[in-house]
Amino acid sequence: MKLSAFFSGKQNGIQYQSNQNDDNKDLEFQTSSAQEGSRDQTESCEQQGPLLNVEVSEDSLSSDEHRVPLMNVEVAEDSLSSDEHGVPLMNVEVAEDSLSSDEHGVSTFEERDGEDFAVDEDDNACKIAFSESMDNDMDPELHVAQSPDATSRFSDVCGTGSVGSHLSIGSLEKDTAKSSSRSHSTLTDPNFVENYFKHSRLHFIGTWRNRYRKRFSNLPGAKSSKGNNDHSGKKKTIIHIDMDCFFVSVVIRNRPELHDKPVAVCHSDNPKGTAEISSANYPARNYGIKAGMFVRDAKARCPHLTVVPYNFDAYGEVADQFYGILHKYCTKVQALSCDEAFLDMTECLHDNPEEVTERMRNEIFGTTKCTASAGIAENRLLARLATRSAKPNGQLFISSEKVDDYLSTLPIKALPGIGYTVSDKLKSNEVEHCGQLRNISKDALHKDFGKKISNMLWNYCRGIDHSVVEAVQETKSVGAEVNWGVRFNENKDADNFLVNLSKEVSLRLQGCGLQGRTITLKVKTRRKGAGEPLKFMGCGDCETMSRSTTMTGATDNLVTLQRIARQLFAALHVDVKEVRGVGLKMSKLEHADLGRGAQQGNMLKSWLGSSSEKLKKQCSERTCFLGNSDGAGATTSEVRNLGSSRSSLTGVASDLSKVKLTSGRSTRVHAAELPPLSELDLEVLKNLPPEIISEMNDMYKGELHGFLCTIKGDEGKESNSKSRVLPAVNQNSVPVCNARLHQYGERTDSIHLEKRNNIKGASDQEVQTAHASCSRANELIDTESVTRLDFMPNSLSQADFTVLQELPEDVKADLFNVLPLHRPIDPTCRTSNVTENKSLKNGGTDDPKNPVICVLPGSSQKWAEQLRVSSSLLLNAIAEQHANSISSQPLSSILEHVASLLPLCPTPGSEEWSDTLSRLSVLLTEYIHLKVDSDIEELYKCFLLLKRFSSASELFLELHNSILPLLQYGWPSSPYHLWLSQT
DNA sequence: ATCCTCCCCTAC
DNA sequence: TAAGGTAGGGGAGGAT
Repeated sequence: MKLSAFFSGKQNGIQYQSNQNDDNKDLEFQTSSAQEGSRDQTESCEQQGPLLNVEVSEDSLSSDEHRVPLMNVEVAEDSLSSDEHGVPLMNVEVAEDSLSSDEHGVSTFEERDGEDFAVDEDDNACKIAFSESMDNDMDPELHVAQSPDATSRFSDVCGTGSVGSHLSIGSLEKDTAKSSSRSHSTLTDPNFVENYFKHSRLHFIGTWRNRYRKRFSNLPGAKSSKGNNDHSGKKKTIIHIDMDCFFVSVVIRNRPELHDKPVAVCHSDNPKGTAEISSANYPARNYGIKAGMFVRDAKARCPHLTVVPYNFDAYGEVADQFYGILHKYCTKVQALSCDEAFLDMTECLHDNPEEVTERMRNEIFGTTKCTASAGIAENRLLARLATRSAKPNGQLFISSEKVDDYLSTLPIKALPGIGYTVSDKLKSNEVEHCGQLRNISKDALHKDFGKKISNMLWNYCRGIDHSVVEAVQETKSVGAEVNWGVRFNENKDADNFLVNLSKEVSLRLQGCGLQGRTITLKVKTRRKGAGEPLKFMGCGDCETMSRSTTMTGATDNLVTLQRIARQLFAALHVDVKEVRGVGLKMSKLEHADLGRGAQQGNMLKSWLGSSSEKLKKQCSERTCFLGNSDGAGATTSEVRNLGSSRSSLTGVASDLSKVKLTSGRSTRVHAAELPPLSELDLEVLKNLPPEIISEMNDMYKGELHGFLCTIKGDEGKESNSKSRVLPAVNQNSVPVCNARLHQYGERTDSIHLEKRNNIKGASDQEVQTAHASCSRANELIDTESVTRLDFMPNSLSQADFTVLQELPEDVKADLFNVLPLHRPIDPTCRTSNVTENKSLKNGGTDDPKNPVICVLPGSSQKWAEQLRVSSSLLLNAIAEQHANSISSQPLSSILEHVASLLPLCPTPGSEEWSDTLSRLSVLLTEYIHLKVDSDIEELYKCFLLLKRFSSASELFLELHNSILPLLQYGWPSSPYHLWLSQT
């Protein structure tokens, strides 16, 4: 992701164009020398700095599409030096073969797709210029995360471990061929989804706008105009410009000998001919060949049709050149697709619009070697219609006076927005031309087509269009859909497919920085009675159905998407064997920085920002913050909602969660809306999780922290024994207990939620027992069929310390009791038994790094002796035990045996009591100092034992309470702090 | 009246 | 064999 940001940033640089070939050359050179060792590229490699190396190799990892460009450079070079046909250098052998076959004028297309484009010996007319498909100046940025798709490719390439294979061109090609041969359906290719999108023309078309959006959104004029209608009344000049048969023109742009021959673009030239023609040039169209036609039908009409494969890289490159030119002439450019745009010239026109258009078209042809047609008129509708009439390679200006004439004979179907359904419906009423449509009243149209469509019909047939040229439009939905090659035998096939589709959608969302609240699953099933589709692996005649769910909070989370996709699929109750297509779409989108905040520490802001008017009102009335008797309740409810907003289907009950979150979602909280610090409910404040406190602290410009410290100080005076501390203000704290919890996706939040509520309860000394807490967690976990043990961390090193810190002491103690405590946290901080022995024996006094307070100086033996001779029975017994035990035991081991000695504890208030207490206190203090830098876990063991004993002995309760503050914030390197920094 | 879901239609 | 996607918009009908 960072790399993609880097590349997309660089792309705007002027340098880029001139450097790219060099970069590619380097890449290619490196590849060749690494693999073949036959070409001396030392010089080139030396020139390449280390940074460039990394960049280049990462670049090549980033996308499968790079496999093709990798070879392009060499192709280009060869083309320059040898013949005009260029040779695809898949590997050395192929290159040689190609060279020889090229001499015979035989196509090289088949080299890539094998028999697909094999040339019939008797049909030389069908030769294909494979080199053309490869021949372009590679634009790395086009492939590197310019689109969400590229991002997805990136992650997948990394994930599937094909990272290193870019070194081998030969093996890459084999890979491609292999994957190509088995990627016909979801049943045979585990990576079907990814492979599919890589090859889909419609996917390319469909995602192009996104790519453009990212690339040109920063240009002047990119800001969208307000409102969709133009009320200014000023007469505009709109140009619609459209490249001619783009997919064909680009592929054959360096093949002038093909320009006057029928050519079509298609995936396969296989004799079976059920591949679909995507685009045909004008000579081909003269034979009646159209987009969407099967190759065999096209061949039937035109046996000498040349079929060329797609070259998506080239399309991207030419589209960039195209838009680069458009932006030179006009700042208001609305991209309709890779080859078609509207220009609002009203503001930037200084010359005759027709002359400007002519210049523009000439420049486009000069640069791209592809022709473009254009229409000029006073609105978008007429400009678009004009282009249609001007094609190919022409332009037409429709002046206001000519509009009526032009429209009267225009077929209805030609109007944009009128498809087969509407035009057929009109046709059945004997309305075929715009002139006839004008005779139909608005009311009659309204009855048949509804309000909006009838209005559009009524306006369009009169040449009226008030819509404006909008440079960048807001994305309203993000989705992925596959309706080809989808075949399932078992439920798990469908499940696997849903997982991959979810992955795709999640990555696309992330690529756009968006999150969605509504998830819609669309499923196509074979219509009853429909046989196998004519089209190979097509979906055929299908029924389509969809189910959607709307969550309270937006997400781009993969786990969530998968879970909901599965639920929606199950809700459709389809026979998986009948499924022919699946689509997953996210809508009700929000910008991720708003929603993601909830995950990354902006929960409060995110939640407040997503408030409805009602919630906002509540906040402004300060019920969120103020301490009336309902205040705490309201806060609990809001915290609950906070959790539920990300827990989607867990269905946490809450009044607020039912509030419709439709308007004003992006409203931010301003300082002016914040209540003064003095009005905050301390009880509520104290019980908020650290991440919320941290965020509030930001909102209060850091004043909250100080405020809390003051309060904490005051409370400390009131009661030293109060074990709970105020939440640490920690910007980076993440509210997750352990990594495993992540697996349960949004349930994690629910667990948090419960946890927070527990804290709240505990603060009132109405302590919920550890058992209660665990059983609550258990309830939630059980719903996912996970045992309690599964969700326990193995050691405290896996726990989020900020969470740990907030747990009530008894819950904490219980947690510690079930942890496998003897496991080291970290090899670097864990001391060996040897170290411990040494420390215990000499009391650590000889360690210069541990300037300990030695009330009881000397070796551990001396220390034990002091206990032995004390007047405390308990201490005597402890000393006795120590003497009997193996001398290498750490203090925690010694303390463990104290459990059986508890009856020896002195009576509170007695002299023996205070003596015992002070000696133990000093001992522990010293021990803490000794161990704090080397073995925190040992200290914790001791602390837990104290805690455990404190329930049975007042002595140990007192001891525990006096030691705890030392542990918590006694000095900067206290166990808490250290632990925090380590975890 | 307004919103939501589940479609369908359309352009590229 | 072949890669029938994507996204916006709107209507019907039901819920509120």
